[in-house]
Amino acid sequence: MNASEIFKGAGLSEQELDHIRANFKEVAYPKGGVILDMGDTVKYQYYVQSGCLRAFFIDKKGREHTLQFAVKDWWISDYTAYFTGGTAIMSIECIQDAVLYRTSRTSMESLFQEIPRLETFFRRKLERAFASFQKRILSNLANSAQERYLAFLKDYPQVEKYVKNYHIASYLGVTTETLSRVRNEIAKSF
Amino acid sequence: MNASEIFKGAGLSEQELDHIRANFKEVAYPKGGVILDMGDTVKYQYYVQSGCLRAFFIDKKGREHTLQFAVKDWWISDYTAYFTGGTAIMSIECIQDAVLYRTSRTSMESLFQEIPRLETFFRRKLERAFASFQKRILSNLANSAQERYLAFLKDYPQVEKYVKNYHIASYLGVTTETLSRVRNEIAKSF
DNA sequence: CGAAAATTTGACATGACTCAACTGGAGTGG
DNA sequence: CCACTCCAGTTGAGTCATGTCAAATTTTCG
Repeated sequence: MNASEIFKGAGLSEQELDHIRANFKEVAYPKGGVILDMGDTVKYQYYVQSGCLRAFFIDKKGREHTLQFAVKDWWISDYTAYFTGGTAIMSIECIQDAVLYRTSRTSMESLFQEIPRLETFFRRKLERAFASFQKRILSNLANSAQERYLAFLKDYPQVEKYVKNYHIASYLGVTTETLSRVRNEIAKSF
Repeated sequence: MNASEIFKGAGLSEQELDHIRANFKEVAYPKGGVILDMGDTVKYQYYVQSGCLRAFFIDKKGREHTLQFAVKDWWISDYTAYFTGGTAIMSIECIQDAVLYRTSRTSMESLFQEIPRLETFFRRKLERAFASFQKRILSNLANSAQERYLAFLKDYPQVEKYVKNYHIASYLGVTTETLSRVRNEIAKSF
């Protein structure tokens, strides 16, 4: 595991990186593999070294809603459960074969106490993630399905390569049929 | 300003609280007052001592979308701009006369370096806020207008007291007419 | 009280959903 | 190399939830 890559910019010493490294474990999953299932206790969060995953929620009508995708250098978990200690309301699956580095909440909390710069590094990551989720809420409230789809393509070109249209539809909050029609409209307008 | 109340549970000494206190400024705004306007540079975040505020976004069709309400003991800002250093895409206004304690990004960053426990305290706050925004995205994707309204009443009874229905509508992502019909339906079902 | 603001109601329009059928690959195995 | 199947995506027809616009009603507050 290449910790100096993961924590690039955090200003950590080699010794600190070694200590951090000891708290991560490399795990590999095949395409279709399930990292986390609804109802599970959520001990870990995952850094994506390679591959593509998605976190999704299944509602009472059986519809899937994708909360997040993750590709190289992203972090993923059911953070509601991970942070608060509850059980997962989401599942996480691999869309492509994946290599992940996982770490537990308790490991991270001790590391934060020992290495304040690591806590700063993660706080900043969390701030950016928080801001991007706020933007997504506003985008969902303000924009049409077509606008949201175009914004998705623009913001996440690395993700678009790996995922099926029905995954994108469930992220945007529309059905596959609607997304298909949206794509048709866009194609016609050229 | 009562810092021991704001940072209750952070495990800070009196001396630390005094130091923190020096980085906050009490400000009062009347009902209708604008704390922050779209386009402004966002230097501050605000702790709500009393009153009620809302952060909202105006889209290109002129419709308002409420991202967040804030009542006593909540924090508010345009966090996307506050964290990333850009200009505000939102405005924040007082729904009720408000007393706020404001602090700047730069103050907080130095305080975090001086008092790691303060950074831990804010990181945990941010984690909870992050989790609740994730839940809101899922709720918007999975639930009907009526379900979202009922969930709002249940989750934020303190907010509901202060705000107009059209504020709630703009938070839920429906028109005032739709919210009115939803309320009518709910009333009929009793 | 009276004006302005907020909410409700009605009639109609529309974007997105549902369900069902169909199309077009991408494998797989004979 | 073809027939078969599976899966993703598309298309069509009808329905439904919510939006739009206009008007009526109720509430708020100076």
